[in-house]
Amino acid sequence: MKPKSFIGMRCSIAGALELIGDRWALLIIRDLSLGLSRYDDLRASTGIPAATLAARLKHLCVSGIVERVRYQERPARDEYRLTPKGHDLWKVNVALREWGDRWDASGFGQPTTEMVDRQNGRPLILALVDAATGEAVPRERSRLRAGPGATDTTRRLLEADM
Amino acid sequence: MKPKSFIGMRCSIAGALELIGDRWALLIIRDLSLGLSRYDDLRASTGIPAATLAARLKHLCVSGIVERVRYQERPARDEYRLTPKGHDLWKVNVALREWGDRWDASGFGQPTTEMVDRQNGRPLILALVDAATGEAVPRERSRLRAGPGATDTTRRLLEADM
DNA sequence: GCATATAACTTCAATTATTGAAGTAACCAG
DNA sequence: CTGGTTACTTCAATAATTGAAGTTATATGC
Repeated sequence: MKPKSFIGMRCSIAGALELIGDRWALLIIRDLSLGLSRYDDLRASTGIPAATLAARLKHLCVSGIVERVRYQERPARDEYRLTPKGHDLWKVNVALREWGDRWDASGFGQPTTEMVDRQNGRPLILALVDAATGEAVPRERSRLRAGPGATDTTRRLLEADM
Repeated sequence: MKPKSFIGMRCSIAGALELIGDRWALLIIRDLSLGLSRYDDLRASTGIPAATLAARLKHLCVSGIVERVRYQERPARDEYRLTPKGHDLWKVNVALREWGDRWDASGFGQPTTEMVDRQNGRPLILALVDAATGEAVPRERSRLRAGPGATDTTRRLLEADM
């Protein structure tokens, strides 16, 4: 039967996962943000089957994460680029990479990439900061609070761990 | 045919996605980190079909993200908890939530939750910081650099955007 | 004693999705 | 006119997901 949709769940994580699509999608997005843009390059880099790649790219276009750009006429050829919405997913990939490196998810033992400061080469990681001031806040000092669109169920769950 | 495995790709993102499993897994992890732990609660909260939930939980246990804990004998009943490895995925979910809220992925218009500082109630977001000092660094000042385990292909790609 | 309830699943057949292999379309180069 | 490039599509086989219903072991109410 048809895979269930998350839509209607009133959850931004569920919505995000729905827009992204599946496990291949974040790899496609990873490659696009690394500078790849052509169908065949994406295929070679990810190893994704041709039919699946075509389907994923279509989905990502509909979701507004990727756009198709004609880069030559005769013969007509299109490439794929991240939209601003797609670029904005970078934190998801950084978080996945950090976690994957920390727990050796690739099984290879050594990280293949690392994020560093352009100016001094020092390693960078994701952390919670005050949205206004940019000051770092340790995770223990953070709390998830019900927002304007919270359901009663969500509200009850969040109150439990105040 | 059998869905392709990412293993062997030498990429921590691919590895992480493989360990996590699929789109349901992050919702399960979201609920576990919110305090749910019982099979039926997870089912009710996510709407995931029973058979699929059982399969996902098994996979997450094998991946070391979730553990099964007996909480009563007679009748024997187990609940599910995040391991430290599982808890450590929090940044992925925070990043997904931020993105989902920013682009209204749920289609609801209003965020259901928000991360705030316990001490002053101010909103928190994920940002890049110096791993050693905790000082925030703007994204434009960051660079992805080849790590010790990088393949030649990766190295070439990264050099292109120096 | 017996029906009902609870919790955590399992089983099943039907339906979709994914896959690898092969093929297509539109051109260009020699 | 043969071969190469790029971006796919088509196909049949296989695998995964689904909703509905059933299972197991026990407790609870009457």
